[in-house]
Amino acid sequence: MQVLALLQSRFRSALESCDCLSAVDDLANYAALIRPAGNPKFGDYQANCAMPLAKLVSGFNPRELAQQIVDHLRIDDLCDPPTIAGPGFINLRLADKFLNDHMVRMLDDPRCLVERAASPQKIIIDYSSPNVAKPMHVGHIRSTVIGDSLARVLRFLGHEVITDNHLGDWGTQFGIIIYGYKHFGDPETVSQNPVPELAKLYRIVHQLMGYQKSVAGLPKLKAEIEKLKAERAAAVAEAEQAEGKDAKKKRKLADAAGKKLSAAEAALRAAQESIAAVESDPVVGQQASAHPNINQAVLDETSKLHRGDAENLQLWNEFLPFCKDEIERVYDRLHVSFDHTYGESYYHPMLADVVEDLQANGLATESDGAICVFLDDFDAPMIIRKSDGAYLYATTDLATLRFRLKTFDPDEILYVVDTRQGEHFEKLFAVARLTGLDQVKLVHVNFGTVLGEDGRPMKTRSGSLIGLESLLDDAVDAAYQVVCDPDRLVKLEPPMDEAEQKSVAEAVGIGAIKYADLGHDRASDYRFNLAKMVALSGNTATYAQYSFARTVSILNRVGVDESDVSQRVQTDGINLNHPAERALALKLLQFDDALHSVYADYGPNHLVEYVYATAEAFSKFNDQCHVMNAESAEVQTTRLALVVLTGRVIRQALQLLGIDVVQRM
RNA sequence: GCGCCCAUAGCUCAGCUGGAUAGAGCAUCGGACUUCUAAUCCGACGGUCGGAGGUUCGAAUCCUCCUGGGCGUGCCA
Repeated sequence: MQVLALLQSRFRSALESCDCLSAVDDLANYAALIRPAGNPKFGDYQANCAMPLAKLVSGFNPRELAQQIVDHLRIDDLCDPPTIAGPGFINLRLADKFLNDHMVRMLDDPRCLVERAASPQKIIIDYSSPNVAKPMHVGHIRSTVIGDSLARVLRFLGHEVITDNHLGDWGTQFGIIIYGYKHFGDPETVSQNPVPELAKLYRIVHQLMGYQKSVAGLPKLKAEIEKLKAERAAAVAEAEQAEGKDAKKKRKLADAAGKKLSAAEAALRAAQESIAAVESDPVVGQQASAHPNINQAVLDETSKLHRGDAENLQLWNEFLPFCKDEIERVYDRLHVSFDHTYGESYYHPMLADVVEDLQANGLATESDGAICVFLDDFDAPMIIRKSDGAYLYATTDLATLRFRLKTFDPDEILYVVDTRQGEHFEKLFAVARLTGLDQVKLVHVNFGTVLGEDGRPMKTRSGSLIGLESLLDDAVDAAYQVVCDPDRLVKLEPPMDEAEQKSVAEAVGIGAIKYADLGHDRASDYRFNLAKMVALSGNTATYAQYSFARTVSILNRVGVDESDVSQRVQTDGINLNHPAERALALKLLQFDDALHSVYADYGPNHLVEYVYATAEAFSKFNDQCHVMNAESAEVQTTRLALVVLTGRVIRQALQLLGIDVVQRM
C-alpha cells in the first residue's frame, strides 16, 4: 500500500482533466508534489502543486487553481474533503474508514501491506569487499551494513537481487603473508591454527614494512619540514610587509604553509614512533635488520603469484580458505551473507583481454609506458596497465562489469563504495558507456567516512585502524552493562538467565552499531560515539527493539496471540478513535512508502527514520491508550490489533536493516 | 593549480527535485508510575540556517562572490 503513490495518481488524473492545464506537459511531476503534512494540524498530507502551476497558466491565482484542482479530484474513497489553505496548499486527511479498513487488511497480510514490484528489476549489489588476509576494520562497517540493508529492502520489494562480495584476494596483502610464511612461519603451527597464525604473520611483516618505509622516508621528511619551515617564514615575512588586500592574501598563504608544516611534523612523529616501536623490541629489531628489503621482496612475491609461480599459487590456494573463514566469522556475527564471492582473483585471466580490446577499438593508448584510456572531462587518464605490465583495479573493475553483464544481464548494478572513490567510478562508467556497456544502470552508492569523536578518521591511539571485531565486542559489552542492569531486570518475570542476557546484549550491541550507521545520510561523514549508540534513550536501535518487546509483553499480559486478535477483529472490527491510535495507524500504513524512499535514494536512513517515528507513535499510544484496561471489549480489540501490527512492522523493518529483535529486554 | 563535498540549537544530526511558525535526539530545567517494563510520556529553554548579494508570491534548499573546513587529483585500492 503506497499511500503517496495512490494520492499522486489521483492528483495526476485531476490535473490532466483540468482544461486550464492542458498546455502543461509534465503534469506527473507536479502531481508528485505531495508530502506528508509538515504540521499535523494541516492533516496527513499536503499537495503543493497549485502554486508552481499557477505560475505557468495565466488567469488563475494559486488559490483559484487549487480550487479547480480540488473540483476535479476524485478522492473521497481515501480522504475527507480536501481543504485549501495559505497561498494554495491542498490539505488532505485520510478518511477514518480508509484507515480502519486498511488496518483490518493489514492484519491478514504477513507483508504488512507492502506490495511487490510490478516490474521486478534484476539488481546486482557489490558491497563489503574487504581485503582478505588483513583484519577487517572500522572502515568496512559502512559498505557491509548499507549494502546488506539495501539488498534486504530491494528483495523484500520484490526485485531480483544478486549480492556479490568483490573480495580483495589477489593483492599485495597476499604477498605479505606469503613472505611472512616463508620467513617467519612454522608450517605446523600454521596448519594447526591457521587463522590467528596467518593474521600474526601479516602483522609481523606489515610492521616491518612500515618500519623500513619510515626509515627510508625519514631524510626526505626532514628535508621537507625544513623546506616548509623556510617557506612559512618567508610567507610570514612577506605578509608583515604587505598591506591591505595583499597582506590578507599573504597571511593566508602563510597559514596554509603552517598547516602543511604541522601535517609533515605529525607524519614525522608517526614515522619516528613506528621506528621506535620496532627498535625498542630486541626480537623485532633483529628481524628488521635481517630483512632490509622487505617491501620490494613482498612485491616480488605478489608478482610471482600473479605470474603463476607454482609455489606461491599453491600457498595462495592453501591460505585463501582460511582467510575467508576469518572474514566469514565477522559476517556470521553481523548476519550478513552473499550470493557470490567472486574475488579479484577470479577476473585475473580476463584482464589481458580487457586491455587488448580497449586498445583494439582505439580507446586505450600507450603513454609513458602505461596503457591509458584518456577521457573527456577528466585531467588524468584511467590507467589500465602499468608500465611494468601489472594491471590495476580499474582493469579488474572493467572485467568485472563485462562478466556481470554477460553472466547476469542485470538492469542495475550498485557499487556500495567509499565516496572518495567517486572519480574512479565516474571514469569507469564513462568507459562503460564508450564501450557500449550502457544498457545497465550503474550507480556508485557512495558513503562518507566514520570519524572518531575528535572529528578525524577513526584510529587507535597508536594510529592504526580499529579492528571491526573488537569494536563489536565493545558494543556488546556496553550494551550488556546498560541492558542487563540488575535494577531493571528485577521487573522481568520469569527472571532472565545469563544466556538470555547475553543474547539480548548481542542483539542490542550489534543493532546499535548498525542502526547508528544506517541512520545517517550515507553520503556524509559521521562521528562514531559508542556510548551514544548504546544509550537507552533517544533515537537508537534500543528504543525500537524495546518497543517491539513491549508489544510482545502486552499480548502476553492480555493473554492473547495473533490469531485470537484476528478473530476478535472479525467480529468487532477496527475503529480508531483516540488520536494516538489514529497517528499510530497512519505510521503503520506508511511502511511501503518508507521502503520506496529507501530504493529511490539508495538510502536506508529513510527506513531508520521511519522505524523511529513508528516506535515513537507506539510509545505515545502505549502511554495514552491502555490495552488491558480498555474501556470496552471493542476498544480493546482495536488496540490489540494495533499492538500486533506495530510488532510486525517494527520487527520487519528492523529485519530489513539487519537488526535483530528480542522477545523481552 | 584543478575537481568534488560540507558549514543548520551548547553537542550529534534531519530537513524528501523552492513551500505554511526551520525539526529531532542528547545536554539543562520542570511535570507524570497503587494500571500492560518510567529504556517511556508531557512541557520549558535553546537557531540572524558560515557571510554578502541575486532569482520570486515564498530560499536552509537554486545562482554568483567571499570566509572556513574535508576529500580526491598519471602508474595503491
